[in-house]
Amino acid sequence: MTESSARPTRAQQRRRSEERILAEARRIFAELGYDRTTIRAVASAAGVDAGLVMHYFGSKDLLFARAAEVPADELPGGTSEEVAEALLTSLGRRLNDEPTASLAVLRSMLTNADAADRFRAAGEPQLNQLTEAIPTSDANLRASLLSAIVHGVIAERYLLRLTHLADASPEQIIDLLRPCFQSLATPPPTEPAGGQQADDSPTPPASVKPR
Amino acid sequence: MTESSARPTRAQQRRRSEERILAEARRIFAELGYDRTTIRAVASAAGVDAGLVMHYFGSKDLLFARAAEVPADELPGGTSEEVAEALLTSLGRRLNDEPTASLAVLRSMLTNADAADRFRAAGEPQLNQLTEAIPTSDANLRASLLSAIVHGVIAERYLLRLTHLADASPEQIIDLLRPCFQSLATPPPTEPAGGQQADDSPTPPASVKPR
DNA sequence: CCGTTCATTCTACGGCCGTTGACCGGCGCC
DNA sequence: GGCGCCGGTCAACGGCCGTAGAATGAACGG
Repeated sequence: MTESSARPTRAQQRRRSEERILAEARRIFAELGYDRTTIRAVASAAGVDAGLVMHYFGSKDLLFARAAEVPADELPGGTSEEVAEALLTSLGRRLNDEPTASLAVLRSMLTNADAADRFRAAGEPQLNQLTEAIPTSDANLRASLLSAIVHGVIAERYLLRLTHLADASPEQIIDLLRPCFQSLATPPPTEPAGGQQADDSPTPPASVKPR
Repeated sequence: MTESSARPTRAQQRRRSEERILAEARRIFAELGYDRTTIRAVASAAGVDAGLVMHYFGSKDLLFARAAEVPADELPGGTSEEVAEALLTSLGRRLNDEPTASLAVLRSMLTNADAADRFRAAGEPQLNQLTEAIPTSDANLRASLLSAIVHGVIAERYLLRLTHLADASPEQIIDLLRPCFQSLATPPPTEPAGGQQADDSPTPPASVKPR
């Protein structure tokens, strides 16, 4: 017990190496994406040999799977307004502490099928809870749009680092998005509910007259 | 009879081959992204040898540059409401006819620096015009959020093919996003924030030169 | 009709990558 | 204290990729 710092046991040593490899893998996958990340690079960043990475994780795909494990954070249920606010809060959290594992998934999802599946799976519970909370018949489209907004913002802030998005404070972003989220999560304010289908009114809202 | 169909001139032949290569390159780049697209695959899809692709385009990077050339479609100026509506219309167009070249850029932007630059450059004029039309001091953050929403929706619809987004009609998506766009493009409705546009007449001539 | 150009193909090189299997040396159990 | 397990390294293989350059044969200009 007290010797832990003096002489690490073999199991400890192994766990440490695995953790170091995983941490570097997450970092590099998030930075370069799946394809451009090489096992050799991960190994060298972790200070070990590439063979060891193979030995511990089996393959590059499995390494990615382990590195990209991300706990799907669930949304509490409630009214559509509450769920929209919860989604905003969740976004705020992700804008504050930048979870590397989910960035690795995001960075890789466009070029790696496994990452794409992982991305879908990670977003699914949120999507379902959003859908359930939204009282219109097009609830899943609305929920999908909310999800798309969240991911678009995160991607452009952290992966593409568009300056105005990267510089802004999370609070500022959230405050600006709140009306968006409310308008998507709740049916038009004039009318509380009802089987409003996708509107079939033939009149296009061609000219929006600003009062 | 006419020699046009019987025997194509050498220049014609070359132009045809180049076009075929470019078309296949766009398609495959859009489908697989930069890294996973190989010159050999493009060549074989176009029915030519890989060396020919090199000969005509110089390198994989240059081929990508040519395949990813996308005309930046400009937004007309106007009030913030009008510009928001124009952005919606532009989104609708992109949701309708799925321009392969810009999908190639989108698919590759997270793993290829050149594609990322190209993406930034393609979005910049829109971003500027949005920013100019929005009368608040956080205009460029608002404009960036609008841009992020557009790209998030396109990416999840065409690249990740999330079912609810892929199945929805462009009109449906646009109608749901309209309130979002308006709330981002215009300052909070309760307070005009230092007098919005002292002159009630919008910039009289639809000036072709914004500056 | 001949020499040249040029579209196109073929072959090959060098490099990087994922993955493998042999090998080594110290920890840990009996 | 000896021996086996195991963390860890090393060298190598096969494959794919971008790219270069020579070779070929048909179109073209004079």
